[in-house]
Amino acid sequence: MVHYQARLDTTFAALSDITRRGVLERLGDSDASITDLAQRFRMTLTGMKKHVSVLEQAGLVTTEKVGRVRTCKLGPRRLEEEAAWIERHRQLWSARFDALDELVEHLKSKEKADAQRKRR
Amino acid sequence: MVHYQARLDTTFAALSDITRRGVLERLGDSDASITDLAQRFRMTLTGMKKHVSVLEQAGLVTTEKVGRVRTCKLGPRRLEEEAAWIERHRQLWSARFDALDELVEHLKSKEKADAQRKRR
DNA sequence: TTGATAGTGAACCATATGGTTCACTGTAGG
DNA sequence: CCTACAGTGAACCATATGGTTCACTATCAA
Repeated sequence: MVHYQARLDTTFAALSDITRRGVLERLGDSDASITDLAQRFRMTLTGMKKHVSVLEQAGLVTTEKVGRVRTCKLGPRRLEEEAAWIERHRQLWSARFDALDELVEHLKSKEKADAQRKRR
Repeated sequence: MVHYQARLDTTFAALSDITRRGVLERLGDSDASITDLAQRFRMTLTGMKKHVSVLEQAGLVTTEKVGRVRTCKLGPRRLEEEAAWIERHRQLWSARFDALDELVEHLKSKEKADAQRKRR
């Protein structure tokens, strides 16, 4: 819990790259080697290795090397905290929006009252 | 829809900074000027202005300058697409997990059957 | 008019990011 | 043993990021 904010930092940063999001989607389908991923995303082995490392650091992927090949699979983290943060933001947003709505309603009815007063 | 991926890029990047997440939370409470935010997060006006620009670029904040002061408020975007992406990932993750579960169950029952066969 | 206040933009700085090439290690297969 | 293959790490490069200072503009208030 202590590292909650740092964790959000690294996870959101990990998700901010289209290639890494693609890798996650690919691994949602089946496990894959670095070579598989590098080919799929038209990138050098070294480049893909870096992306995988970032995802691994964020806990979104785990890897295991047997023989020559390192197999990557979805990691232990399920983006719970990220989903929670976003959900909370949506709540706050709605609350603000509702408050604005109320204000508009209030102004409308006030306007109407003013108009009626003027009419008399 | 065309810019869906680019949008995810910029939004997740915007969310990957603790100061910017803080600003969003702060604005969920009430609107604020650049000066307010800069003080709250112990930063120069220029520095805070940059963060606000990033958030504005991502559609998470809107600003309006009247007189000297620029007022910032929560923007039109509610992280719908980000929430959807994350939710989808969680689904895929669960599907993979369930598949693994089934495999384990399968192996377990096979093992049991083998044991019984051996016992005879 | 004059001074303080709010923000802006350019320039600068250190560090991070996303990618490459190249040289290397370790393993697999004949 | 020999060759090919999978990955790794260091070095390098261009660009982006997160922050600052400084000089400037525009506005508010006395």
